[in-house]
Amino acid sequence: MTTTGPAPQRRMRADARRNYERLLAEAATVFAEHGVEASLEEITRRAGVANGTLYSHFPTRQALLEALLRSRMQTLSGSARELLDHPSAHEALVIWARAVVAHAMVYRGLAISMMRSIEDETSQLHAACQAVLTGGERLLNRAQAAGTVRGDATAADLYALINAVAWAGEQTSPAQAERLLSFGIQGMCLPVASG
Amino acid sequence: MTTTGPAPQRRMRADARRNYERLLAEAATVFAEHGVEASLEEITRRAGVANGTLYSHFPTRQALLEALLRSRMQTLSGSARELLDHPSAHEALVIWARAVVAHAMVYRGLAISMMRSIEDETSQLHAACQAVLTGGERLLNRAQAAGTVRGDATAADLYALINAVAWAGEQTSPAQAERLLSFGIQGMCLPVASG
DNA sequence: ACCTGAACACCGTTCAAGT
DNA sequence: ACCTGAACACCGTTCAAGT
Repeated sequence: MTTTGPAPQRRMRADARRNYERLLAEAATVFAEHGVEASLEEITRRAGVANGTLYSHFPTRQALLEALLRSRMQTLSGSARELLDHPSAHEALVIWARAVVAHAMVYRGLAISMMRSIEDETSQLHAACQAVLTGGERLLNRAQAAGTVRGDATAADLYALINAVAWAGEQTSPAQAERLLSFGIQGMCLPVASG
Repeated sequence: MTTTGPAPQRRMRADARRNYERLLAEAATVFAEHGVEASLEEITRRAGVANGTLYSHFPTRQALLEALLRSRMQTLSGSARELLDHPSAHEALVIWARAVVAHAMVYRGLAISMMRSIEDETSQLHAACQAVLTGGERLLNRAQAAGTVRGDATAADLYALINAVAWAGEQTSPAQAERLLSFGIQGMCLPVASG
């Protein structure tokens, strides 16, 4: 059992804390502009620090990304729990899936990070992604119990679907993502007994 | 109407032709190992030519990729036409979609190239991707006419679905790709009238 | 007509030296 | 305890000089 890793450290030296915050703020801007594969050097330039300073605070690109996404990903896994109380199991699943798709479209290249990090246990994003996957699993199981979703659909399917849809939307348009998501979820559903 | 671009030029000098072929062969190996974003320098190293030689034959990475994929993508659009004669419109669509997914999984990063090239008219891959999309459109329309696929599904939906599925499969497994494809296509279908 | 390889620009990453 | 910036490695791309 490992802890969740580098949170904004309590008790940093004042200059260190300032650099940490500036790097994070500029990273958000630069990732938003150029995607998660953007130049780290540009981030340090905009933050006005030497390149080594970035590495001392964030040893890898994933660590930086994790710090940027932590809060939002916690919200996603939290809202999965809350949505278990939603009157409609099916609607809850759709609402939540849409939110995760929107999350994975915040930065270009994020969907692929989400996908790699769920497979790679050494990734700094792994725990957060795992929490998202587990949140989806609960909503999926509830919809299966309610009889709307096919019993053979798995949490891995849902996670892959969500990220694939976000990836496609990133290449085309949010509207295309929404269409693919609705097709995908529809395909995971049991046929309705008509008549 | 533009022609389809740089085919292996007739009447090249013997040494030029040899370099062209070697570059193509090594590119296939290196892309297979490291994906379509692999180092071009490594390709020239393995081919035993200077870096400038690569650029003289293939001015861009896309041009190299186009030369590598041309034949296979022609086969895909050709087989779409042939499958119009398949007894089952629905089966034909599924068979073809599976083939395109397999194609887009040949090199890591190929699905994203397929997706970008359909949007970018200046891409050397654009024409080939357009032909694939059109092939899919015909199969889709036939399945719609046969009443198995929803009327509001578009060729763009199908193209995005196929590439998103290939992308997900590339990150996880071919089996995952197959599962997502079947969910996606199922979701594009009309509900069966039961009873 | 084609090839070579140096040159330039840009980047990720490490680390010895500073404060 | 943290920061700096030089150093190294690697790569994409261009182009003058060769054959």
